[in-house]
Amino acid sequence: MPIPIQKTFTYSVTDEEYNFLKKGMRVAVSFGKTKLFTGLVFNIHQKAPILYEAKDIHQILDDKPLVNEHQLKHWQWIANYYICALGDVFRASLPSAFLLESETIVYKNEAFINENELEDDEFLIFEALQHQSQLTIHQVADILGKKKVMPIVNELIKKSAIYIQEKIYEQYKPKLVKYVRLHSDYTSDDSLNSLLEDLSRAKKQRVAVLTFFQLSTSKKPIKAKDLETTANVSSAVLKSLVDKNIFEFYEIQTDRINFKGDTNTLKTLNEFQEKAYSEIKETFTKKDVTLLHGITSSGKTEIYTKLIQEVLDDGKQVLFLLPEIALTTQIITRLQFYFGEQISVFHSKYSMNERVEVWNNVLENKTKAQIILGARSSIFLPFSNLGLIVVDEEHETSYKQFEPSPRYNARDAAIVLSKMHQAKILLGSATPSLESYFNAQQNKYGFVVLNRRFNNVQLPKIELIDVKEKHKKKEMKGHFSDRLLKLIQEALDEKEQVILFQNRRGYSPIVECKTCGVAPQCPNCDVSLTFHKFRHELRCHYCSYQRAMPNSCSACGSNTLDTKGFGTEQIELELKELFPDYKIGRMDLDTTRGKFGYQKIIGAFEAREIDVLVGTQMLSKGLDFDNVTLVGILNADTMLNFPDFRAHERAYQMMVQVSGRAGRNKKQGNVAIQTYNPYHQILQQVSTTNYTEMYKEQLQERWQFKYPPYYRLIKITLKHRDYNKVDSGVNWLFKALYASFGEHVLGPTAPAVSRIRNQYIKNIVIKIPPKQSLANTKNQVAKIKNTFEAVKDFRPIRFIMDVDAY
DNA sequence: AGCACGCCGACT
DNA sequence: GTCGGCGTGCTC
Ligand SMILES: [Zn+2]
Ligand SMILES: [Zn+2]
Repeated sequence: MPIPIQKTFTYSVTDEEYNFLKKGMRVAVSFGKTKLFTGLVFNIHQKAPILYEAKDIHQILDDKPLVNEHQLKHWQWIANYYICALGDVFRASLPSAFLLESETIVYKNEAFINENELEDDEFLIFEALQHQSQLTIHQVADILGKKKVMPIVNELIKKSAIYIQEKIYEQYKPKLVKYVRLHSDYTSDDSLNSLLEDLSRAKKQRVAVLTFFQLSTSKKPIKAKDLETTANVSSAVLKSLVDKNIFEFYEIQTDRINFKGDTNTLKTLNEFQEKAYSEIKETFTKKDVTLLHGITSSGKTEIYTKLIQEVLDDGKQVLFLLPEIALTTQIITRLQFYFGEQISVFHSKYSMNERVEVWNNVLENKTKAQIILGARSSIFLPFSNLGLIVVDEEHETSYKQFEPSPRYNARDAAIVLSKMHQAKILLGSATPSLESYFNAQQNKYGFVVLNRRFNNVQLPKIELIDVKEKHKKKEMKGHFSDRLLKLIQEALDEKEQVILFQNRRGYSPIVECKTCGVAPQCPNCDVSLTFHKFRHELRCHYCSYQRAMPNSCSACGSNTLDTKGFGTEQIELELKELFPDYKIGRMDLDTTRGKFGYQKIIGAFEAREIDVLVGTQMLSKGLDFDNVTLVGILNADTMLNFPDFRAHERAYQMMVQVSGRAGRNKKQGNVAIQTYNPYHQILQQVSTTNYTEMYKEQLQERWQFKYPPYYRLIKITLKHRDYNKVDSGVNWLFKALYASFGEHVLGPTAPAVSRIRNQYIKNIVIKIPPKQSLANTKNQVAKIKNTFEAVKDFRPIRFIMDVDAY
């Protein structure tokens, strides 16, 4: 069942159903008192339960399995590894349209006449049913303006005034395209001639018929829409031709997303790519997982495409994973250029219907689903025959899902998936995660390096600018040092483009009182509200709270409320003053609103309509701009001082990735990093792009402070509306865990946002030493969890476990 | 998770 | 007195 319960549920089936059903088919079953749910057949057996009587199933929903055995195995691994219910994985895997749920519908009993038997509320419902043939329970609640309506509904049923039924609605709507063909009466030539004569007076209709014949020469089915536009007639004209039995309409089910265009042969690899390629092939003979460490702009994608082509030629499917934000039109187009319609994209932005179609195409192993280019959740698609998985930007933290359960890491789950298919998996990155690099060094993974940029473009020159010094010498203008301004001017003089990065942290647009410094807070969460300029209101990021922008400060009453814009907005303003003759663009949550907002800015920048683009990290993912020669990082320090054991690793990755945007063409690019701390080891390592040094140093620290990749982490989060409850709960839990794991338990701590949606939050982290068994540790934690939940006071506290919580 | 059931405080 | 809030237990 698609619910967070550990057990499976047993239903009884008839002989006929028994013979028909297969694992992985969906069945509608009654679950609980009334509800119909979508369950998935997990096992078919003949051991009738003794302690209870199994219910019959309601209906079989599929005629062949929707989920295959590889997936069922994979789900079990995820549920077991990430400590969640199989139902959680089930729910996360399937597009929601596949998970039908019933709704209770109320109907009037036509034979009922004793209206005067009814109480006021009962009569209200009965009367509503005179006007509307059916009501949902929700509608009933609305009519009565009450929350508890079931007693009243039940009373009405007892009096035989109404009856109820559980209805399931199909959510997936196939897209049907209307086509036109000639009615069967008119297939002979004679009839056709007389037809045109008949239409001599109906001019438009005649045109429509003639156009139809013209279009028919291509022997392809003719869409009604196409006929209308080509013949320049309205749909009414076609309709009347159908009414006259001259044409007839028919419908064909079509996919919502289809590729149209040509494909091209693969580019030949340069000698360095070729070398890396053959090394990967070589490692694949010994290892199933290989890490490709290829510097930015080294042409990793071409290597991937060559590997993909080979797997396709072998008749196998390919999964190409990318972080959500890197799944841009640019990369999609680039792959479609080679593989055309063999690629399907899978995205969280896809509609439910689109996802269903991709799912079905993968399930049926259709031509158009040979390569799946997808984000995190595409690991759940029903692959039957995977030959290769590519995980690009392997280091990206967005591969980890945090909320809701299952809290899986798609890269790691993909490695397991590849094992199940006996497929190969390639992890690629210019800045590998420490854990993957470590695995490669330990010889667990194959390892291939590509350290030459494509077209032999040099790595950019990276310069650290000491902002403290600049301030002292009064060489700062707002956020800019004179040196950075000079570099910008030089680039602009050469008609080149510039990207400037501003870290997002601490720069969301909030409102603050100038008199007392108080910022309006969310009433449900422990955060300041953010200001949304376009609607002039205040909103909370964590819950859906919103309110109009107040006129005066709620704390001191003065009307000195000041709106602080995005950090990027401030930078943009400064730039407009400093470079009035150039076009300045800005990319942040504010300007990328709307469906095409993002694409519009990127498009304008690509078309060189924008000279300087200011943005957050979102700019650095999955985009190539060939005219950018300067990249500036305005404040490197915020990243370095972040309290997280991975802060330094991430800062390195982010800065190197961002630097990679500079000088993708012939000319060597420049990167300028402004910092208060130019001697920070990470900045030094960034400035020389010295990954190995960063790796060694960070690894040393991880060992010293007992962090991954040496130690594993399990994070436990407790949530409850009552602060004291969480607090005493978390202290109890800490003591219990400490008794088992001693100093390897950290906490308890409150997260940066310690209350969300009126739920107080506390964390505890358990570190698992290299030699300690993960399975045993999980069992011990599970035991402690059981004891915890046996305490009456703690039972209502939400207990969340997150394995590899980083 | 969702839902029914039952207990308890707070309003007409 | 009713209504809604919330803890409790259960789902084949
Ligand atoms: Zn909030
Ligand atoms: Zn104030």
